[in-house]
Amino acid sequence: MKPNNIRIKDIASMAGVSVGTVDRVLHNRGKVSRDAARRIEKVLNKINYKPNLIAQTLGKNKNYRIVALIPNPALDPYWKQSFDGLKSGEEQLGQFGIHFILEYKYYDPHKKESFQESALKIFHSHPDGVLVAPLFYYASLPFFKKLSETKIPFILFNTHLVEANALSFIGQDLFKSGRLAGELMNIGQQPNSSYAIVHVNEDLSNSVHLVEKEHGFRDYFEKRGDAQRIGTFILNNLKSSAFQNQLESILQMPDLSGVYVSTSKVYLIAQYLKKRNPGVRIIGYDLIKENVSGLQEGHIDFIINQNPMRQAKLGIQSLANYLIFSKQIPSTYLFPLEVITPENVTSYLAHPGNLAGIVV
Amino acid sequence: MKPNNIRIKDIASMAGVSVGTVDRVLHNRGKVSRDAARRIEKVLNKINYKPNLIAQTLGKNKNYRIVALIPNPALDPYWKQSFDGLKSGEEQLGQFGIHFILEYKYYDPHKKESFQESALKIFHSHPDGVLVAPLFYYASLPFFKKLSETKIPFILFNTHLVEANALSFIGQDLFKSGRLAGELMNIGQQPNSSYAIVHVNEDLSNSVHLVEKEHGFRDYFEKRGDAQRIGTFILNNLKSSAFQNQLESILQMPDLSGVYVSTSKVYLIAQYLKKRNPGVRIIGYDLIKENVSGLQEGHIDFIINQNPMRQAKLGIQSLANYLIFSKQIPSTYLFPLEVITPENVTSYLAHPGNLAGIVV
DNA sequence: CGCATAATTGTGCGCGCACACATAATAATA
DNA sequence: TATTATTATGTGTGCGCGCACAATTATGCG
Repeated sequence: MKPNNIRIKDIASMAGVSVGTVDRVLHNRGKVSRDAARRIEKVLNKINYKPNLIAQTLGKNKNYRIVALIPNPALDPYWKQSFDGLKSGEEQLGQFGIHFILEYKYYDPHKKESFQESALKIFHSHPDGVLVAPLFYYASLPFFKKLSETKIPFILFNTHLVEANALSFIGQDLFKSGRLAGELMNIGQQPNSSYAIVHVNEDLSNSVHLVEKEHGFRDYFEKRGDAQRIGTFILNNLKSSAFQNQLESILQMPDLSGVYVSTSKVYLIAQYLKKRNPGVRIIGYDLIKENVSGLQEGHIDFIINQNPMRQAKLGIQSLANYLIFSKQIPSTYLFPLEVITPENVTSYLAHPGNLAGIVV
Repeated sequence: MKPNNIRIKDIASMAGVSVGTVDRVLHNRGKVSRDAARRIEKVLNKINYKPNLIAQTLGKNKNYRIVALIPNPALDPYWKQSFDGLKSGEEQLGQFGIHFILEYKYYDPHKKESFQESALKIFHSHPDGVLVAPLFYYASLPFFKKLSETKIPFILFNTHLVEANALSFIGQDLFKSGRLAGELMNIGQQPNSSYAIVHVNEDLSNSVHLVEKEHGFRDYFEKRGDAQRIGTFILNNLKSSAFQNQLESILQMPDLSGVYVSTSKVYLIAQYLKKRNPGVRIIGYDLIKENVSGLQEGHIDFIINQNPMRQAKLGIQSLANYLIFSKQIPSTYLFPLEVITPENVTSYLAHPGNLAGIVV
């Protein structure tokens, strides 16, 4: 009838001790005789006790200070979504009476110095936990080393730095993401097609994550043994007159049948390319407003959604699970590679990433 | 610093009354003087009080008896996933100390009498809430009418019966699902292609949901003005020798370039069709084990995932929100139309539909 | 054996809320 | 005005847990 309303009190009476003693065993705070410990263990093995999470939090009125470090959301709608996810998670925890005080720190995604500067400040403020979306590789490792040494728990999202040794990584497998793009690009195409990989406004040497996508994309075609030609382009100076020339040089590729843009910046070039050559299939990332329009107006064929909002929200939830409920959390949490097309895009908009546990 | 730790106690002191009076106003139980009520309202308008959900549940040790009515999970892996979702939701609530006692009732998806019989039993047992995946239309309306009259709250998932007037519907827009299938079918195909819609082992007159998918699929091509030919096939008697003949008759369609199967039963015919004609694109539904293999082995090109597990879980969560937290819940909750391909299928398996709020 | 000290065990309080119940203030009636 | 009704308001308790502290029992040592 009632599956798990076995309380500490019940365990205590079963073992013939008081609740205090059971409590001491559960949290192994010591100060328990071998005899009592043994009796309690025996009961525990039999009944699979699960503490009432609700009651567990009630008493704690400790304030946890968490700092989130992400690229400035004002500079990029993608990071705005991450920010919204953090906000939403914070709010949800508040509803549960969990005093998670989130502080936000931003950095310029093109300046590693700005990352390092913010990181240092965060470290010196001794937070209870840290949430980071790291874009730089070597520039950020010292920060994570410091956090590890000070035993400040931190979770990474969006970009995986294996060496960082984080509590958890939340994001996608970017190599597979590239392969998926390859597959979507290949559907129903002629065997002699050629494709362009485009990185918009990025310094590749700093952006491991984009390189991984590119490898995945190329891997897909290599493994199939087809002999498609694939070219890589790096676009910069978006405002300059040279920008259009760069686009034209892409279109110059013989038998060009598709363009794969490695970030959410796909909207910047989709319309132009599609107008100049309607047969070119365009694939990019993320459901930011501009790309939604791109899909609906036919400039973009596929979007692979990274769901930054839910990534961020899960990040803060995980931190709460770890700090407050002392739950074990998975070392990596890989999100599904969501394929968005003109026909299913609205179904993703109606359903924001913020579903949730009990509340919503 | 601390955003919402305004407690009832605080409101009371602000309004110069006792907590009891505030409580009476919050739950409008009456027995409050106009004067006190006015003062309290004034405070409430100013401070945006949000009750601590944790504390709210703690005291309640009422047991809610919920009955779920779904097709027999032993007969179909799809419904097994729904069942698992219910289980998972039940467990999660248990963790929070919420005494949701879930009872399961099953019916044979091909016999409306079995649905009606179970439904009647449920009604007479006077549960506190009901969760239903209704496959039949007219056969089930009387049940929902009765529930409405007795004010027993019920939530539908999987199939939408608008007239049922449920508390909430959780599922997908099936017409759009059909359109999405059309789009996936159409990518990179020749203009003179023809397609087959296949309903496996279903009585169409009883299955509104499949008809909707078919309409959506046809609508996609009609709206584009292309002149593809589309044929509808209904397959029965899976075990008979006639079955193969039925498949052959599909393959006879001139210029056949794709087969759209309206349910998870796609795995039953994918391999045969693909072997006989590798150029035929196969699209079906749901990530059951057989279809995952189908994708990975190349017999199936696309799966549209309905995520029955998460639908079911959200169903029971919603019921809890409504009954326990007296939250308003949306009248329809439409799930995204997830596109699964051979390349992204593993990313969906690694990430079971059971993410969650705080815990898990 | 008596007393100090350590080791173990038990008890009490508070977290924020809902609800039952006790008390106080007001109105109605004799 | 005294005495009930009636209405309004305040107080107390428990939900399950964690933690501080009190009480008890065992051990050491002169």
